[in-house]
Formats: sequence, C-alpha cells, structure tokens
Amino acid sequence: VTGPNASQRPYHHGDLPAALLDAVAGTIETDGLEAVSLRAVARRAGVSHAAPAHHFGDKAGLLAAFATQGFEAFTAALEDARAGVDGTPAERFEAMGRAYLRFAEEHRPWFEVMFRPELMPGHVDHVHLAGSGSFSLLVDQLARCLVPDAPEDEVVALAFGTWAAVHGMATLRVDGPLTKMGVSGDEAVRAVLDFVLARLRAHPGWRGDDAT
Amino acid sequence: VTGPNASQRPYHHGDLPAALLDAVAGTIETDGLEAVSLRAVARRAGVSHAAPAHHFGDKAGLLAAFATQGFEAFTAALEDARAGVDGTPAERFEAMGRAYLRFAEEHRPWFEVMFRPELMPGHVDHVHLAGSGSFSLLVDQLARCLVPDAPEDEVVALAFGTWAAVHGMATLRVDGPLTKMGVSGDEAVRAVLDFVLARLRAHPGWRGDDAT
DNA sequence: TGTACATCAGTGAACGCGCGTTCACTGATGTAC
DNA sequence: TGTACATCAGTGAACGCGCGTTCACTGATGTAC
Repeated sequence: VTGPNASQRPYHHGDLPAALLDAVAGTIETDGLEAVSLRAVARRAGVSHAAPAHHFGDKAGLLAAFATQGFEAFTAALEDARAGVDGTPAERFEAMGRAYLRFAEEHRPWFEVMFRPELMPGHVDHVHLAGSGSFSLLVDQLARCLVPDAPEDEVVALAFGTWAAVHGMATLRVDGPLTKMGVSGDEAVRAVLDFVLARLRAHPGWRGDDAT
Repeated sequence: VTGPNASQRPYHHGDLPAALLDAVAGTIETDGLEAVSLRAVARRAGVSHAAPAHHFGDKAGLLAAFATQGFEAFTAALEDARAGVDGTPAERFEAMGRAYLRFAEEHRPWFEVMFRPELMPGHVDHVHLAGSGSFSLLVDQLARCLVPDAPEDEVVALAFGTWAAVHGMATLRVDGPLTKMGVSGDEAVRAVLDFVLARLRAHPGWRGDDAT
C-alpha cells in the first residue's frame, strides 16, 4: 500500500559508467581525493564493488576516464567563455582566464585530478591528449591579442607566464593555503587577472585592445 | 672473520625523529606521496613499525612535522637568496623568485606536502604559522621595490600576482604536465620570471631598479 | 509471433595484503642518594 | 664508586579494516532464424 517502490532497481543500470564518474566527483567533494577507491565509488553509485572494474579495468582507468571527462568540460568552458564575449581580443582573453579560475572553483574534483598524471599510470598519453586542446585555446587567443607577425616563441613565453599565474592562483585556492590566509577568493582572482593583463599590455606587440 | 658487523645496531637510535623525517622524503621521492605510511617510513628507517607513532603520535602528526621542517628550510632558502645578492632591490627580489622555483625542484618531497593542509588535519594552524613567514619575506622585499608610501593593498595585490605566477610554475613542474609538453624547465622558469618582472616594472610606483 | 543462442552488465564470495592503532613488554639512559 | 629507581626509546604481537583483483555466476537484452 506504499507508493510504487523506487528500490526495485533494475538489473541493468542504463548508464553506469557515467554514474560511476559522478560518484568519483561526489566522493572527492565529500571525503577528499584520498578517499576515492573502486569500492567507495561503487558504494556511492549503489552498485556491486566489482562493477567499476568491469567498465574501467582498474583504478587508474577510472581516474583516467574521470580526468578525460574533466578536460573535455574544461575545454568547452574555455570555448564558451571566448565565444560568449563580443568585444576586443583582450576582453575575450580575460574572459577565458576568468573561466579557468571559475572552473577550478566550481569543479574542484575534476581540477584536483586533471593535472596529476601520477594518479593514472598507463593512461597518461591519452589524458594528456585530451588536455592539450585547452592550452592551445589559450595560446591561440593570446596570439590574436598580438601583432600578426609576433614570433612564436614570444607568444609561448607570454602564454606560460599567463598560464602559470592563473594556474597558480587556482591551485592556491583549491589546496587551501589562500583561504587560510584570510584572503577572499574574489579579491585574489581580480588581483591575478589584473596582474596578467597589465603585463600583457606592457608588451610592445600588444594589439589586444583594438576593436576587432 | 667478516669485518666489524655494522648490523649490531644499538637499541637507541640517536636521532630517530630526524631519521624518520628523512625517510618520509625518501619514500616520496622513490614511491610517491601516496606510498607514505607509518609502516613504510619505519621500514625505510630500519626501525619497528610502531616507532613513528611513538614520536609523532599519528600519521597526520608525522606529515605536519615534515611540512614544518620544509617551511623552515624554505624560509631559510628565501632569506639566503635575498642576502646572497648585493644589488638593487629588484635583483634581490628576482633572486628570491628563482630560489622559490629552485626549492620546489630540488625538494619536491617537501614542496609536495607543504601546501596541502588536508594531509595533516588537526595540525593546520601550527604548520600555517611556520609557512606564513615565507610569504611575508616576499611581501617585504616587494615593498622595498616600490615607493615608500605605496599603499598596503597595492603591494599585496602585486605580491599575489607574483606569488601565483611563481607558485603556478612550480606546481606545473612538480606535477608533471609541463615536462609532458616537452618544455624545458629552464625556459619556462625564465619565461615566468621575465613575465613577473616586466609586470612589476610597468607599475607606476616601481623603484626596484634604483641603486640602494 | 516464437524460440534458441550469443553477448553484455552486474553480482557476490573469496583471496591475500598493507594499513593505523593499541598495548604490554624490554632495553638503555640518566639521576638521586 | 655503587645501587635503586624513574624515565624514555623502541619492540613485536595482535586487532580489525578497507582495499584491489579475480572468478564463476546470474540476470537482462538483443539478434538470427
């Protein structure tokens, strides 16, 4: 006489791989990265502990799939940020930097795994491939902010400075020392983006503020 | 008839706490952070597996002590870098940045633990105290590169940009993605330091290149 | 429409392992007298 | 110099636990005929 019983779970899940990746994110969010285990993830997904291995082979495979999924979302977030702004190249570039930091904050579980190849031995190349797209997006947009004949290595050097600053800020926020220092995240984000853009504007080849 | 037997190890070690902290470093270097356990560390130090708990209480205590030791060495490295250069404030500041990056590369085990409070629950405040000195050193030297009446929050904002860039580069090197991209560490380091200093030199209150 | 069969998804029991922590202990050192 | 005793350092056995992996299995689905 109780309502239709939701617990009559069907034998087949529907999309267990996706549910397992969600469970990885949930586990990291709740209990931290070190709490991720095939068993914990299976438990959270409400499935037998042997099921994850069935789909991902082993723990490294699971984390590699999770990181890959993260990089795809990351690339999409950067692309959206670029496309979502209709302004100067610099405004688009800044939007991408902001999206980078927002991604790290809103998707800590992904971010915590994506840049840690040692978590997924044997899958590094595959994951790296998924990630390399993101970096080229940043380099590409930066190039659009410079004179057309800017030498490649100059662009790359500036891109490294930018990447390091943005990534460093993201890491410091995610790992915790920043919040421990009583610094508001927003202030710090603005400080870093201002820092980067001021540097870029000081570059002789800068054209980022010209109308498109 | 064999030589004097080195294995007649005395019951008392001499300085086991220090030896255990060395063993932590060795374990991280050889097998990675995730391989650190009280038992593994004891094994490496050639001592019973219950010994570490005797000195450090538990695993969090051991890692907290390790991080604290790391921050002390880190602060000393930054101080040495500053004192070791006899030049303009900017030259001293750059030397500190270089020392930051060198420290991360030469002492990866420490660096990998120092900024990860979640590894040492219950000891965060103590470790944070040990670390806060390093950041003030950087802020202080940066202030010496600016006009004397530079507003505090302006200095802090610039310090954050610098810190994020340097720390980001250190992280990217330590975690691996950078080397995966076929980028030489030295190039990347130079790119980031140039990036930071160019930014600082573009600041209106900059006086770092004046003779002292 | 019905039946046989292959394929895939998920189960649950079992294994061996390394872990953190506890605890009564023994060995060594140093201090009081 | 000698003895008693407190203190500290390190031991080793024991515990219970969660883990990754394996494996024969069962349930469900889809395809061939």
